[in-house]
Amino acid sequence: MELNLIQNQTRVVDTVRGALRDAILEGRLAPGQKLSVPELSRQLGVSRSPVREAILQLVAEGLAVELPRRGVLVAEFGLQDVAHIFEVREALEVASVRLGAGRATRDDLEALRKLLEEQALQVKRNDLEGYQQTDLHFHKLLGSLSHNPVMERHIGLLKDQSRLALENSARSIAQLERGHAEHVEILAALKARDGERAAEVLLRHFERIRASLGDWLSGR
Amino acid sequence: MELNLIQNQTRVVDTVRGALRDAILEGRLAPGQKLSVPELSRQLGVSRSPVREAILQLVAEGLAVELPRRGVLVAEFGLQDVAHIFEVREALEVASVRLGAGRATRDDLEALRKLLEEQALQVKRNDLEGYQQTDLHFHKLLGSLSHNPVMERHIGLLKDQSRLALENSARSIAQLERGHAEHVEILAALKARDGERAAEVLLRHFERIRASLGDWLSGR
DNA sequence: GTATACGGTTCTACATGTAAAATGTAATAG
DNA sequence: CTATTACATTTTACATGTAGAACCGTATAC
Repeated sequence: MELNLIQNQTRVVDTVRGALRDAILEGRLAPGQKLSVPELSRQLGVSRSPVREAILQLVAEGLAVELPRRGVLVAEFGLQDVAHIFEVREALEVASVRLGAGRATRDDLEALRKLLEEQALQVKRNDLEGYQQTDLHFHKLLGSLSHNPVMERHIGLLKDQSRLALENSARSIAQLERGHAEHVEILAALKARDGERAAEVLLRHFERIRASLGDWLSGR
Repeated sequence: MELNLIQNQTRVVDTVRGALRDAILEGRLAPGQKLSVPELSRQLGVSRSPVREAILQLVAEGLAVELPRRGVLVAEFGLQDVAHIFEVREALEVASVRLGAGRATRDDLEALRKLLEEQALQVKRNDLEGYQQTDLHFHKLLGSLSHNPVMERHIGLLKDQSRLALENSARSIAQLERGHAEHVEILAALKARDGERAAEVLLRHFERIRASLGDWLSGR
């Protein structure tokens, strides 16, 4: 015999990687925070080996960055990074859909139709949480339309990065931009007792946030 | 102080990864061959830890595949895989060039011009070796035109895979196709003393090989 | 105050140890 | 001959050991 295809003992490294990825995407491990091997090893109750391995895999996935001899940090993304990631996503997803048009099976299309049906309901009842879920799923299906595993892999790598990057940049918009230029403008308007202008600045501010976050809700 | 940006002690794992990658791309480690940690560890004269780590990084780069609890093998690519890889490369490189048209600096364009000049000479003197080098460089420059590091990273990941996949498929074309259908046809023609037909079959055969390998030489 | 030097502590990167799984091999049954 | 089992060997995945680098706090010089 040569092939013993089935075997599925779960490995510690996979569990750890999953746990860390979830923690990063849910923000429980903040961007820029150090991923300390000894500490995580203690917290998770496993030895350092699988923790180190899992962390390096997250680096390969682009969710963390390695500083040789200085440790690994949770990736920090700025607005520029979001733009870059989305340029690549756009290129890949557009290509995937274009190829997929000629390759999609009856089942592929049916799955998409069903998903949109569900999404329509969620829009009606303002179910933001659920909407994001189905939206994620929808994009995942679009990516698999091409029936090209290489395409799916690259799109998949960018998906998690997008999530993280958008949360980061949302924060950086909310904190940096609001914290500076616009706060100053609002204060100036208030000082001048110009309520109309202050309101206008605040509106513009929210519009910018919405413009950036809009992608998070609709584009992914 | 907070940032001590410069520090460059070379790590064993980087050396090992480089050595293994070169060995794979040069065919010294054949597709499907097992990357045995203890054996490579002995051969390279380092302990098992950095070897294991380097191997896992090659998996992340797509140059090797992992079979949990059974080891890691040098990636094997078929014609289908080549097609998939090139679909993604096309999507990314086209997008990169499109974006790059609006972003390329004077220096970017000058570098491309100079490279093409060099390449023209190589074509004239039939310098295949050199041509492949400059061609690789040319595509690399095209990828960097977008000034998008995410784009460059994904294109870079696909570049090595392409090289490996094309060598594999070249072999599979040469061996499988020639080994079967066409060999049979040629033999049949020879048996019939039909030299003209045998020659024609052989020509078609080479044309197919050239069509596939053409990408390797021109498309990269 | 800022900058530099020192010393203890922690961590990274690599080395080594080891239980359990996988693999190879020979003996045996069909 | 092929298939199965039993046993020895090797390997993987995880655990642990450790030298030297990085970090951190304090002290000292400027």
